[in-house]
Amino acid sequence: MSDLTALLREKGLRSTPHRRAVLHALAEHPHVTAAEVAAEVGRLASGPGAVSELSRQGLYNVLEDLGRVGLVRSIEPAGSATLFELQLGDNHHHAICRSCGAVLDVPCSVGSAPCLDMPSPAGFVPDEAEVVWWGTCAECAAGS
Amino acid sequence: MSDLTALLREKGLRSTPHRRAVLHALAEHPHVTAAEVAAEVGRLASGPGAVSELSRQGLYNVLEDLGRVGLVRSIEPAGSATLFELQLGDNHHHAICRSCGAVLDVPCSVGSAPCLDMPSPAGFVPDEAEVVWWGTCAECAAGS
DNA sequence: CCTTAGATTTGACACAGTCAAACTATGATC
DNA sequence: GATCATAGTTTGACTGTGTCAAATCTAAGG
Repeated sequence: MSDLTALLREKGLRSTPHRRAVLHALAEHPHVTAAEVAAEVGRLASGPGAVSELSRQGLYNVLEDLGRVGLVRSIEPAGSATLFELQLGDNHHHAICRSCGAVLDVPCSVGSAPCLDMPSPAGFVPDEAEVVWWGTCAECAAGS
Repeated sequence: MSDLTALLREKGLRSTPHRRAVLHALAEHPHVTAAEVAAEVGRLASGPGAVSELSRQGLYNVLEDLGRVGLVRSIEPAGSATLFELQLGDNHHHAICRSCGAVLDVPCSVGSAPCLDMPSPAGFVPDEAEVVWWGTCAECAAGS
């Protein structure tokens, strides 16, 4: 039984070729759109893994299932489609380049959510603080 | 010349009934979608202000123009359409209720962007730190 | 008043995601 | 190993949100 199969069953999900392919694709390409995951799964279809293509609905179901059990996380940066990445147990934020769209992980120094104290408004109970830094990545800063 | 007219011309934009109506609508209803702005502008059409309805494209143009000159700000919370609000010169963040979707303003204690220091990744130059607190608002916490 | 750059409308279109219902495969049980 | 119920997947239509391009209209300076 492969590692991925064990991981899935541990979370109460059946191990299917498509789920394993999606996890594999996200391990190699973090911060990708659903369409890009589909393309990657499609490429795996040609390889030795022998995965048939996954329908659009099937892809969204897989991503939602994996998200529900905590294996996958999604972010929705302004101006782009939802991006998916593996949830590796750490709490991290993101930095996004306004020029090329690159998404970088930024480790959270605090560790557990909500990592940022919230001033006012009284009565609101935060369970997560989501932080996105917008700016220019090293490559784009050098190239300009 | 009304205040809104003065404000628009100060920013280099012509003062049109639709632009004034959009500013007026956002002043009364912060954090609304484009569709809600359109509905509100439509309501003003019946009142004494005598504004004709605004086409969808026209609305997006107005919102973009107002955004470009700094009168309007938009946020795109995960799971909802773009929300618009007046840009009042302050730097604030948002708290969003997972239960009812309410959006609350959270004043930024630092004031000027980027208000949050960024640990690593070296080379990335941030110009803005966007923070969203997710949780439960006072009403929903009380009602549960 | 006239003019014209700037503002708005119109209608077609694209993308990202959702819904419902039919169909298929996993893996527990015999 | 074969059977079967349930979990997973496909199909196809559909919706919401936003964009493009080209024609038309209007605010406001001269």
